[in-house]
Amino acid sequence: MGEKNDCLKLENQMCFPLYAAAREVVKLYRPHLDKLNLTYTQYIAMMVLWERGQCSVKELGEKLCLDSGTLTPVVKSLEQKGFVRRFRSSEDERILLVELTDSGRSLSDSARDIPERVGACLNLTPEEGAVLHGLLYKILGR
Amino acid sequence: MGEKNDCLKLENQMCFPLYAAAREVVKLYRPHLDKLNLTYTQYIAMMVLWERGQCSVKELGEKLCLDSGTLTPVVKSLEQKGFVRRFRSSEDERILLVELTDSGRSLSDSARDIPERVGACLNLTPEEGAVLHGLLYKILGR
DNA sequence: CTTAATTTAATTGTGTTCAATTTAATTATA
DNA sequence: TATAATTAAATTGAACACAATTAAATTAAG
Repeated sequence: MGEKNDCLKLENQMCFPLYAAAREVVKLYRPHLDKLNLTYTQYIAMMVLWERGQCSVKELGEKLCLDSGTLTPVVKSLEQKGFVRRFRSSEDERILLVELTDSGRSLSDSARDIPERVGACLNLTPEEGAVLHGLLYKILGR
Repeated sequence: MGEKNDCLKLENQMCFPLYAAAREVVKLYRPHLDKLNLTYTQYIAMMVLWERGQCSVKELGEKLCLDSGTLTPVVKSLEQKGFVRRFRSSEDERILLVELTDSGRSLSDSARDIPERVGACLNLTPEEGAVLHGLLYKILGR
């Protein structure tokens, strides 16, 4: 039979379901984020800021596993929308600090119920969710 | 305490580790795929073709959870590289069929060891891999 | 102190990803 | 049969994602 190529079948790979499921879950967020005038990437950047209030682009990149090529336009767009301020650190002018505005901070009120709403569409039990969460963080080495 | 916002912490979300891990795993493929002159998206399209030999853009999209906006340039690029031929079905001119060339078919020889090499970098036991695989397919509803 | 190395963002170019629209072909309906 | 509805790809425009390069600021080394 052709089982010499079974290793190349889509359903036997890890990459395919991982990548497809990730895009699927991001799509579940979209209608909720539209109401906040945020894209998904802007949303996860805001989550870091809701937790910290302020951080540098470098720290944002470390938290989100994204580089400045991605983050520079994301942060500029958040500034355009009035959710953050951008300014250079006075101690080290290389560092760009990103800080929540009042508008950006209060946006978390409208975001608070999104994870639960999305989670309910996921068809995973809480136990399955916890297992998946753990395995993903193991892949991320965190 | 601030636990009213715990639900908005990055590490308590499903979306973040899922999306980040997916990109991380795609990055693991890149050096191997560079040798085949394939991007990741081109690679998963080729996997469908290695299995079927020929299929329509629509079928490719259903298998990969991608639409024609993504696949049209991917398939054109594969044609440029000489790995596939594109032609309209004679029975239904709406349908674009994509077919492996000899060059595209023989590329699978060089691809066969990639999944194992990438898997070895993943730091998951076979059991963990199987569990993850099952949970991801559950999210995908397949 | 001066030069070299490093660090931080920004920029550039390629390749997705997706929503929305368009075009052409086919099928269903009046 | 004409017309309407549907289907399959392609196109368009916006937003990532990332490698590679650049520019400016800081730090380290001679």
